Amino acid sequence: MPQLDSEGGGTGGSDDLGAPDELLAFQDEGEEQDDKSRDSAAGPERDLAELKSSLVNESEGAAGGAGIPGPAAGPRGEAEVGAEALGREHTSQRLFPDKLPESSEDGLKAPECASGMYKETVYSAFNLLMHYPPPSGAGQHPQPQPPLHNKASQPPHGVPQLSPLYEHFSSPHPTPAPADISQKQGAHRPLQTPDLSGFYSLTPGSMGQLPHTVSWPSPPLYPLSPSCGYRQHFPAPTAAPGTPYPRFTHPSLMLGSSVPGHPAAIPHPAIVPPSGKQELQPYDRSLKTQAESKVEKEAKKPTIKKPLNAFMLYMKEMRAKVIAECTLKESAAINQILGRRWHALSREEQAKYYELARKERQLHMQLYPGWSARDNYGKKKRRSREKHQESTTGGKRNAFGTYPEKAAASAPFLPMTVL
DNA sequence: CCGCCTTTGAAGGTT
DNA sequence: AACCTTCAAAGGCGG
Repeated sequence: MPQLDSEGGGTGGSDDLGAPDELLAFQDEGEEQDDKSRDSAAGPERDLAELKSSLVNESEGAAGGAGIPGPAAGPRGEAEVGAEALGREHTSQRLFPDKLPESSEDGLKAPECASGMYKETVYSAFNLLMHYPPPSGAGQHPQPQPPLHNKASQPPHGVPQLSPLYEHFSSPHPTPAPADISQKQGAHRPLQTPDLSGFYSLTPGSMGQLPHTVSWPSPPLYPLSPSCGYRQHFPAPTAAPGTPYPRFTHPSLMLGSSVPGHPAAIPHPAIVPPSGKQELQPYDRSLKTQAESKVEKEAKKPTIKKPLNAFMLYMKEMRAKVIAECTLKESAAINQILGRRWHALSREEQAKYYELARKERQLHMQLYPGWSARDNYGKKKRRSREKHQESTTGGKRNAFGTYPEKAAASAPFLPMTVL
């Protein structure tokens, strides 16, 4: 079982929150490296203009059948294609979606966009983690067990820098220490993971809807934006690398939303109203029948969102950078880039996000003990099952989490014999 | 205005 | 156990 080095935060033991799937990504390391070396070899010559161009072509030339075709789409090496044809496609797809359709790959490859962007922040994310106070039951919290990568050959990374991730957490206002919070909350469910990310988005309309029964400390008065989570408005820290970060507190611990009459109450960002719209005034509701009210009430229950997984945390942190560097706006394209970069991360780099995600889940569990992912099933309208099954014949993600059929559909340049 | 796209991971459900 | 489905974020886009 792959384990993080001791740097993993000093936690050990079994991790009931651990994600077995996390191991997947690291497993075929050899192939990954192989792919990566090929990838990087082909990368440098592509510039941002190409990427943009390819993206433009994507929208313009969707009729062409290529997912994200572009001028950069070049012929694949026969060896590479052959290897995939020999049965590596699953692994390649799972680990390297970029190895899929050339069209989509090249359209988004843009290594120059990806060049060394992520590394700095990952380290800061890790530093951030290391700054977490150790859980009271340290022995019960195992080291993160992210997938293993043999990234020994990876180039050394630069000096850790402060990252947006840090900005997410840092606060110019001192907040109660987690211990204090735990005390205020009541002893029945002490929070053991106080300083977590809280990458959840904050919806303006969600103010004051926290269904917690615990009482929260008075929240600091952070600047709020209707469109952005307050974390994004924190000034960037100025501490030099290596300098202990100021203590920050998980937003969920600064909520105060359950404190009646607290004007500045900030709910846990994972909680959003069902539609993000204002609730009806009480007198409005009184006009409705009881049955209607009941249904409505049910529907109006604030939605507790799923905790973000490692990749989501990574995306949330890196999205802005990708947008800035690539001047892209379409999330679909950005996500493809981020997916590629995610696979390009070293084991250690990914481990930091896995650890963050683990803590997120842990905190989420503590905040919403009865919550289940099932609770949100159906709340988000999904594409029709029909359509889904259409793509299923090829449309479903395979065991490796990819959509082989889509890949094939968007790879017009691949000879049928290869497909 | 709503759903799709696109990514990976987690979790719950089904076979 | 293996596989399948849904949701989490995000913002442009199309119907």
